[in-house]
Amino acid sequence: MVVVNVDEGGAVTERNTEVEALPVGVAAAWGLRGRTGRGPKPVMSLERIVAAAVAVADVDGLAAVSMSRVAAELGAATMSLYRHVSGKEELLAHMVDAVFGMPPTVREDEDWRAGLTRRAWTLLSAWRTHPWALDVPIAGPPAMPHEVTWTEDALGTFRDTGLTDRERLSVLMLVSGYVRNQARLEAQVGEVGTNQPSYGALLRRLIDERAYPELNRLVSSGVLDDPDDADAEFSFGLDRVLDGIEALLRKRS
Amino acid sequence: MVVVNVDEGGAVTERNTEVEALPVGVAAAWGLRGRTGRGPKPVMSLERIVAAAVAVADVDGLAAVSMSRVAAELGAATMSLYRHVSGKEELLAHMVDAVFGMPPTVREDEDWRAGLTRRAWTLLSAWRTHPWALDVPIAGPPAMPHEVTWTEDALGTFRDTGLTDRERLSVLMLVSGYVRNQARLEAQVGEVGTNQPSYGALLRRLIDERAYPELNRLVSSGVLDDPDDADAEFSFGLDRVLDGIEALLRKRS
DNA sequence: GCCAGGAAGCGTATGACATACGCAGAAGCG
DNA sequence: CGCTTCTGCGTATGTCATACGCTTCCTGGC
Repeated sequence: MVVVNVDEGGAVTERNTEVEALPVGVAAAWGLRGRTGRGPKPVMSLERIVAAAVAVADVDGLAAVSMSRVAAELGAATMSLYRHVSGKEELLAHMVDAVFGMPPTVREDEDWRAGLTRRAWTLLSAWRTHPWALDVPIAGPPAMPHEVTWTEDALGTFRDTGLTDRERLSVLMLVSGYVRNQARLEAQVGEVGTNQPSYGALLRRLIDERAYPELNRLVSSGVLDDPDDADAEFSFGLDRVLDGIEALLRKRS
Repeated sequence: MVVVNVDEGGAVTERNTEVEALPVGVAAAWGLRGRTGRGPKPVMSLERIVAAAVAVADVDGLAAVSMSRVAAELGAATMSLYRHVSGKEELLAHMVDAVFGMPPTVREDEDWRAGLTRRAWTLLSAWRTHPWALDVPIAGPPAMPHEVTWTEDALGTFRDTGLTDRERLSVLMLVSGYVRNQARLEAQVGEVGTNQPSYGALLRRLIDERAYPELNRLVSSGVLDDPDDADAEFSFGLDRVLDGIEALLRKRS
């Protein structure tokens, strides 16, 4: 969490100001901070910096995203980035919001379940494409523009369901959290060792039948060995979540 | 993901070996790597290092956990840590497993729903006590001893439910993922700016009524202003998840 | 039109960090 | 007892984020 201001040197820095306190990157993302018009025309821009950083992360992972690496990708000097972004933390916040982009268009012919399902799949696709986003440290509540727009649109799918405002938001958080968690599990399993064909093979080396009878059975059944159909897994869990929401809606009508 | 081995100098290093490939920290955690008995009696130990690191993280957050900081807390030299841990990534893996510890004891008088509920609350408590654990980068599939034991015990709660092995695991991942996500949301909201009394106040500054009617209504209702009863929030979502699972069980019986 | 002020790019420098390498001494084994 | 193994740690290196300040470009205001 930083306070956003521009100092005497012109670089974007962090300072304690009564009126400007926002989570890192939020002011810039909402256009509350821009250039005055004076000075040389920038060759650089926040958008270009973010795009370069996302490209690095997509190829080499989050750990490869250093200010100097991003600058090198842009053919610029490291310190020039600081004219457009206050620091690495802000850059990361922009990167995450960038990869999720705008939500899918709202369709009036869909009921809440179909709407949420479609959104969940779109979200999952973004996580899968950019798994490094899972490792970006917590910076604050959802406040970046795309994030907020996803929430706004999704709240709309519950317009006529009888849920309270708080419940609608809670239900949304449940679904999007489920998507994130599935993406995380996929990323974890994707990190299985080079000499382990599967998660099952890994566990087989660690557990014994006496101490871990349930897992032993699971592992012996081969369930963890076959390359899971990640889509089916996702669907299964999503249906559980949506069934639970449906049970609530039934109570409300 | 590292390969675990001990090099000529005696420090724990990473090397490409056919037979020892395990996710970082797993071999050590399962006692597959220990000392031979030769050499001076160690003053240091993996357990002490991990405990010191957890203490630092609990007070100052994950970013404060540097090898030199942990060593300082132990009154030792930074490089001495490397005799017991291959690197920072391994240290982080041990830290996370340490804070979750052993799962609550299994109770035979509980049905699956009660059992899962109790476990969920215990898990949430650990996340709340150690929110830094949320920011530890993905290292591999769940393979650390405590983690595996939590899974084993929880699988037992579904023993006589008619679910397939794969379904049982999926359902477990759903619940534990829900807990993690709630902890994450709490941590995010806890990062609200110093000049924002609430998440609602933050959003109020960013959105306008025309573009964000749903959120505007939510914010105007004051729902996001009052200090949420986090426990009630958690309960609400957990019940949705468990209701969804219950719907599945009904189909299976 | 002029000029002061603001802004962009970036060179230089600093401190923090993770960890490689190797020395000295402690301890076990044959 | 000699040799091997292991522990603690000093020294060193490269990477990283970012503070500070210089030069040049450009605009807004008079």
